[in-house]
Amino acid sequence: METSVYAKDCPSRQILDRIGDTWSVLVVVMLADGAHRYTELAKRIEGVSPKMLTQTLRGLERDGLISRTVHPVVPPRVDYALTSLGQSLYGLVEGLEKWAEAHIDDVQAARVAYDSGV
Amino acid sequence: METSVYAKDCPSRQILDRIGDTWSVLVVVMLADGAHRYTELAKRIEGVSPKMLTQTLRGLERDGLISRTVHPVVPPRVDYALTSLGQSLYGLVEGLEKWAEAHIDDVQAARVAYDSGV
DNA sequence: CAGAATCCTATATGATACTG
DNA sequence: CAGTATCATATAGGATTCTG
Repeated sequence: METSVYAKDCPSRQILDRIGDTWSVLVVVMLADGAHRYTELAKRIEGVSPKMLTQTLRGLERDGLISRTVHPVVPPRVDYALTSLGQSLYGLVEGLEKWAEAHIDDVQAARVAYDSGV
Repeated sequence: METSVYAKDCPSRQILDRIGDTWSVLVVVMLADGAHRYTELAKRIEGVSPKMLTQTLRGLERDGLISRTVHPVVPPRVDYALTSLGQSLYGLVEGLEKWAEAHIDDVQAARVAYDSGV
């Protein structure tokens, strides 16, 4: 075990796992511009099932990345928003997007070359 | 589809998927300090099966992130190394590690609070 | 040594229907 | 509206064996 990243429970791995989770990142991006309700998220994040959305929101909430505010009204209204920690994570996601946009052409070209060569 | 990140095939998603992949990141980290042979990787990356290691290496190679050099000797010798694109990606991984180390305490505290509150 | 082939299981995810 | 419960499945991943 030379560097910490090899342990399953190291900090990097835990963050990596969350970043690698499709729905988590999408939710964070969605909430970057302000709070949203459950149904708004469900509608705007295409293809997500209620089950996965709830599971994702719970995970993000547990990690302190988003807040969940229940308004005691009928019908129910629940707002989700990024915490300051979540906003900090969003900064990381933005970095990822920048890298992706800057290098996706290289990756795509490499794939074409690889696929034609094999 | 408001932002590109919602598409399955957008640049960010593709990079995210690779970053989120356990073994890919570990291989990149392993190769950050220089080239390594297949068996070295297999030994030092704990718990990886030949199947997953090969699959991971092929994926990284296809994306132009690592190079694969076969030495025509007996017994076979194959070296893997980061390409310049791969080194660039490693920069991103380092950024992730820094964020993780800086904020893991907050995340952990949030988890404890959440678990005790529920 | 480097990896391919095979078999098998666990987990993640999806679809759907229901409820306070 | 904001979920929960249930069922079904796909597929990622692991263990193992074999070979150029």
